Amino acid sequence: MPKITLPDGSAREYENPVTVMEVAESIGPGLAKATLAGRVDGALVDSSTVLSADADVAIITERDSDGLEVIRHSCAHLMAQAVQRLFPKAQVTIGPVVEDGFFYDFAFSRAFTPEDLQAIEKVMGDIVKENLTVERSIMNRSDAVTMFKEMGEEYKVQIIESIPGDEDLSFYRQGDFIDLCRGPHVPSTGAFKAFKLTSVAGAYWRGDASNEMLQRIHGTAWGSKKDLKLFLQRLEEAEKRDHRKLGKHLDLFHFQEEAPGMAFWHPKGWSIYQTVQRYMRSVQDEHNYKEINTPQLVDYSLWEKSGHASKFSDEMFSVESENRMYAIKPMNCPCHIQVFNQGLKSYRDLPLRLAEFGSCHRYEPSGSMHGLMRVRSFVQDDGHIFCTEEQIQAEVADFMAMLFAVYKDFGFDEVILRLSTRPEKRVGSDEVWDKSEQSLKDALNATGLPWELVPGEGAFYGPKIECSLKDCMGRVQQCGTIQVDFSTPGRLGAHYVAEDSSKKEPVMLHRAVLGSFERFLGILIEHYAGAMPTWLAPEQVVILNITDKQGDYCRNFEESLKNKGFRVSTDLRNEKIGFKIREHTLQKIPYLLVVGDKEVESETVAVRKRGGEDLGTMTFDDFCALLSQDVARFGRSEQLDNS
RNA sequence: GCUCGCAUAGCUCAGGCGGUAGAGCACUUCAUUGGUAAUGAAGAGGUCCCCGGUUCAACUCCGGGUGUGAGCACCA
Repeated sequence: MPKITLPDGSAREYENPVTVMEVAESIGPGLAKATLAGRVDGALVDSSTVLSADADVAIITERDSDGLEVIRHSCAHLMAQAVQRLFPKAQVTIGPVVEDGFFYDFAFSRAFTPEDLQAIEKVMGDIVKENLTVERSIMNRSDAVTMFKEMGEEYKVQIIESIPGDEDLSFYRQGDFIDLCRGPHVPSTGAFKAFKLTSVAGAYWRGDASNEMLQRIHGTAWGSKKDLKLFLQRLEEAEKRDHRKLGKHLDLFHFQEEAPGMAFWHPKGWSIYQTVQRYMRSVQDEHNYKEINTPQLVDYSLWEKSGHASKFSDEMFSVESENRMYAIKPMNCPCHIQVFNQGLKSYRDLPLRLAEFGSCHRYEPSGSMHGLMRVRSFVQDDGHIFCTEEQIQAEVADFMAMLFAVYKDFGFDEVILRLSTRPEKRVGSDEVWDKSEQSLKDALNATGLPWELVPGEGAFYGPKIECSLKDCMGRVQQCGTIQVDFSTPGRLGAHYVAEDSSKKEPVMLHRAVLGSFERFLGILIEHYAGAMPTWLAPEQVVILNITDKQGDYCRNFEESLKNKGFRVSTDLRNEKIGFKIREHTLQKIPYLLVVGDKEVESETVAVRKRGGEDLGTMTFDDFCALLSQDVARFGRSEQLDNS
């Protein structure tokens, strides 16, 4: 006589053990039809699960995020079944759920083509129509291994052999297809309403580059056709915002074959870059950083001492000159320690905050480069804080406060914090790592914000906090970081005289707010879809004349705005006003000023905002006030309009 | 670095079972002096990514390279 308690608190009693599906049926046929799975006492289960004791039960449908996961996971099975119907020799491997969809990796003699994807999608549709029941079963390991061996599924055998423990395994069968899986799954293949295969590409077996490459097919699945459509529109929107496309269209930068992974910045792109840099300089000044500059080429021995050469020599550019080997600096920290080492430092000098817009070069693997997001030549907003152990937490706190304020000014309100701890390959004793990790945990807790622990992802010299922001498409972008380093200063001979006149090694905090200017600009371009807020816009105002008669007036107006420090230009071409408006709108200029005889007469300009909003006519002073106000609010979202 | 795809005018892209190419926009010139997202006409513009091979003939087919895209791997 199980008593089933539903999420709304109501309870139902049943004479005999019931399945989750039967509970749904007893509530209503509509719900039963929509049932994908159930949640019993907190655990996600199949709708066929039998309930013989009292339980808290929730019926999972496509409206639950769990329901969507079930759909996607089951859709991966659906796809695998379709692939094996079309290509019986393809072996299945793994097929997990990922953000917005799923994938499944297959071992096959050739790569799948886009035509194959279409065919697979069609067969998937057939299987949905067949509405095959999805059945769970349990099998012991040796039977499972025997079965997969008979089926020629060598990868599944490997997977089973690598699962620890010796308990029985669960399997899901739909028609002639069976897969090892924890589940839960949809009740039948008729449950799918909206799915699409999106791409195919290679992927290493078990994510290991020394293994063979499998064929990974990505797909997406949703609870309704409408959701699928919205998702596809989101993909389209992201494509429109692609910084590589906008960089060309807005004439911001380019790449060319002779310098792979190194941007050529054009006047407009460089203007944005410089505005961001000036801004960061002023913020760092406020936080008492001292800006420095260090050499591009440094003798290889320094990188050997710092420990970078042994780990990254393959990714460093090097230059031989006068029988000496130099590395083009891949990072700035060893150079900053050289600056610290000049002159005897006292504990009174700490914390010493050194900052550099440091140009770095790294030989990134060819396949990893991606527009401005991953380049071989970049400039970090780098900084190193030399301090005592006791000062770490306050320094980290100050850094976090600075970072939050900066991100807000750029229009990013949500920051995601993660703590990466000791990796396998590392320098320094466990005691030092314990200390470093604890100080970062303390600093994170002090922010009052949630944070996530990522074991094993720290740098080889110390743990790090990674700060990611969420852009307007909801994409998470890792930018800022602060890393504790108890090792490198000692390796490079840094020390200071402590209060008791003993010689001590300083702790070094590596930190960056933006990460690299290149990447951050890429993120900004995509976040704003190229329509930069006025303070960042390379051209803030363009003045347009109606006829040649207003040319001088426009030029004078331009000159006066330039004298106030604004970035202004005129477009006095012999073109119709509509044509000029269109062109500059496509170039995403924040303000267009139209000048005809009326405006000359009244000594005003007609102000049109980027979004098409007509602000009417204004005098020079009024327009200056408006523009100053707009520039002063940066990109802060609470005041950002949608123009 | 790996798998697969792509590389044609400044840009976005067509095209040809092997006989050296085209559109729109942009550009130049001329006409037009117009009020808030495209005025009209004419003109100019290409080593069809690079190096080999096959062929009477290669932008096209084959091989290699470079760059690039998606994904994987890597990321101090």
